[in-house]
Amino acid sequence: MEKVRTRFAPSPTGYMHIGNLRTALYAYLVAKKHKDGVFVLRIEDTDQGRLIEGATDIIYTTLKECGLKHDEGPDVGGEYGPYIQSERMKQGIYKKYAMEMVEKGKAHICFCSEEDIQSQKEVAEAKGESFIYRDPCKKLSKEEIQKRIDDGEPYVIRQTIDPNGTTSFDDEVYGTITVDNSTLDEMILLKSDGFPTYNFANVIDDHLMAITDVVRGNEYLSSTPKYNLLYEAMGWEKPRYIHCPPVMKDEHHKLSKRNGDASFNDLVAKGYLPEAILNYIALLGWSPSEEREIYSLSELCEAFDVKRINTSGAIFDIEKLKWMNATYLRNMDNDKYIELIRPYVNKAIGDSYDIHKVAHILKERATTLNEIEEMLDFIKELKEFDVTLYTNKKMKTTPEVALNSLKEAKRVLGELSEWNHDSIYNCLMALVSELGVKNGQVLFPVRVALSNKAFTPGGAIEIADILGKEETLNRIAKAIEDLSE
RNA sequence: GGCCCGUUGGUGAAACGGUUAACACAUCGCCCUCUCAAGGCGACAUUCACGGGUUCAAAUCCCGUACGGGUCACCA
Repeated sequence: MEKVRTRFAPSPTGYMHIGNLRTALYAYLVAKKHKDGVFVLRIEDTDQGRLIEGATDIIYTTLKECGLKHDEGPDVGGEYGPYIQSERMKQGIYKKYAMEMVEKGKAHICFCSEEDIQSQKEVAEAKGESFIYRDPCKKLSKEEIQKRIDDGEPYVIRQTIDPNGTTSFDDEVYGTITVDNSTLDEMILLKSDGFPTYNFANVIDDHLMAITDVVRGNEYLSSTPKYNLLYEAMGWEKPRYIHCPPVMKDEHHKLSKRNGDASFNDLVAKGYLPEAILNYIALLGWSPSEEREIYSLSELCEAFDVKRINTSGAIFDIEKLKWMNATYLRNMDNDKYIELIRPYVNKAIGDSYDIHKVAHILKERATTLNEIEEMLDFIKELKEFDVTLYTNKKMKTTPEVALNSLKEAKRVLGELSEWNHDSIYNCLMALVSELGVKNGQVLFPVRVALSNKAFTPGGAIEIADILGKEETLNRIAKAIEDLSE
């Protein structure tokens, strides 16, 4: 069987958004499902006006962070280079093929101005008619064309389509799609600045780079017949098409970088793990055949199947991503987890506390890395006293009960010589049975006294252990004082 | 407007003519429990946009309607 080659072909115009990244992921998976599959990165910078400085670097770093390693690309080379379209243009690749198309009668030189066509279109639309541009330049004689070119008149090269007949193609996801050639408009292949359009460059490069499977968003579904006409004109073999449904922000809108929604970088900045993000978006528009949701990238390669890609758009649900991120965090190897949270912990409380103990109370609870700072804030500095916190119906505690428990706790803890989780536990549980009350009657007030928060990661014993004996006793004393007033 | 595509619970979705319409997130209960989480258990679509048809049998096949999205750029 032929070697599968896919490509991710972004245009460097800004951040990488989630829909884009998912397309990259699917392209990667299609290739890497096969042991010798090749994933290519090609930069489509044919729109010189929209280029954004540094955008290419964002593409490199995003792919790298996600583990979507490309086998060929501008930065890693490969035998089908160059991999940047502006560089390919300098080699005259597109012009050459465009002229070949003209010679074959499948394209023609066009001198029409953009404004002219636009105004004709507006007139047609005002009349409620559908607009298919009928290019008068098709009738120009060779001599006249040559003369106008020699005169320096700007021109484009436009695809020539015979309006008779139909064109159809098989999409791996959407099935067979057939359209009437009369509905196809003759797209520009080469712009007046000499750059190819996406439409043209894409076809040329996919062929030249021996791409076997074209993975892209379904917004290209309706132009694919035109691309196939190009392949046919050149006598090239067509690739398999894998069009993906869109990733939506809500029922009506695609996810977009505008409005600041969900770009990969944003999510990482908000404390989401690249692995979790990737795993989650794999499930937006695709579902595995088994009942499972957590997949590493290599497991995805194995499980992925183009036939199970959906045809309808999927709404991006941050709640589910949160859940997935939390489960990645929880399932993480302890040492790795500690290294991951260390900067966040240090930022919140410095590095003077035992990070293993802190990690322990955090691991089951934090859903994103960014929550850590707020979760730990009480450790560094005791929050403001609030008497209402001591009243808890379920624990059957009141400020009075709490005051008594805290006095007793202060006494027994003060006598503790060894200060660790077990000793604190034994000490307080002994007090509980001595007083003949439920655990919560003692432990709940102590936890509140140590934090002045309604909710904390970890319980009284764990917090006391982290804070150390002196600080624990000081906080309890402070609480007794506050409660006494 | 023409053409193309889509439509299963709040969300992601399974099902490939015959199931009580999976599963996961969210939500809501209960249990566990020193709070919150985590974990355990349970509830949550008499129904698959709607209307016809085919069939002994339809969420699944066909046709139509509605609604939604895409496309019709010298943007990709």
